[in-house]
Amino acid sequence: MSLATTGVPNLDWTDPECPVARALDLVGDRWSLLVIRDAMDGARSFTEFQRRTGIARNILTDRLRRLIAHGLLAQRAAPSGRRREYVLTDAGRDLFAVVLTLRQWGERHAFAPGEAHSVLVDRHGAPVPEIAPTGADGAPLDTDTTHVRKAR
Amino acid sequence: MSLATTGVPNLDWTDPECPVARALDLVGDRWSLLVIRDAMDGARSFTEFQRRTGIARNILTDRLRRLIAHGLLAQRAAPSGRRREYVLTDAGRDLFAVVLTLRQWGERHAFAPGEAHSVLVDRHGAPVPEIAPTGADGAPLDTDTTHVRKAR
DNA sequence: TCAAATTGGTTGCAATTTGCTACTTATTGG
DNA sequence: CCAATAAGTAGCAAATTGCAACCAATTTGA
Repeated sequence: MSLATTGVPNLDWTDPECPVARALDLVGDRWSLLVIRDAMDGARSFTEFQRRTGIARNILTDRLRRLIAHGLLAQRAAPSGRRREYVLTDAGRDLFAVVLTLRQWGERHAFAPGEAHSVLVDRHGAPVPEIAPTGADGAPLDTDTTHVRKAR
Repeated sequence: MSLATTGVPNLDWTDPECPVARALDLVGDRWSLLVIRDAMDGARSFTEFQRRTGIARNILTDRLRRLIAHGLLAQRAAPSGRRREYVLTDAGRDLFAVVLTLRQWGERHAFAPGEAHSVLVDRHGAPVPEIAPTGADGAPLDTDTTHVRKAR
């Protein structure tokens, strides 16, 4: 894998002109988004990621390197002490909306009614409101009211 | 794989109480979300999914069955003729926000500046605005201003 | 201080998943 | 009726993942 001069990875895209496909080429495997989730939730060390995700250690090694190579994670010196730690880059932090919509979809469709699950809350402890895609005019958008316009 | 009486699949969750992890257990593989993307964009037949995604045929067979088993796709008789077609269920259509945020992240971070890509537009041809997670008070939310509250 | 535990890996091998290339069995369409 | 298309299946090779053991540096605690 190599980086183009633009910072955008230069790999064999599954579907080069589709942003969804490109995003999935970067984080659409079994583990990457869980690593990102845990980084968002404060994980910083190899051991901590391993403990939280349960991922195999050699695969975690690979994923952390991939995420660094793709610019979603970075390694920097830990504030206290000499060891290095993994931190999200701006691009990594920007996956917040993706992880949030996945979470909200999971809450709606992957739990039995009344079944307990963790909740994302803001600084005041209030649950984060559900995201509802809307158009410029404020009307709710969905599959039926939108379509893809091909790149030119 | 079996379905619980609630309609929620009953599998070995990677992390049972995390909605993000559960969502990824359902659609977090290499291909499922691309199949969903194409279904949202009008694909209905096996051949059409195969052509658009480029996925191996045996894997596509498996993914379509998984998505049906998990309640994201359904098969129904095609309006014209005898053949059956694949259509999104409500749960499948509800992945709209997930696919949209993935798309928007991809547009921001997986393309070189100025590089061409497809765009999602509404009925009037206007590009869909970017999603920005906000709290109940309207303040923008991100990784730094939210945290996960464990299930009780 | 010095041994034990922890961190951050690596290595080798087995099991699982994926992809490729046929082959098959309905339907259509002309 | 014949050929093309749709929707898979089957078999096997290649790639990915997981497991368990091993290893070198820190860090910690008695």
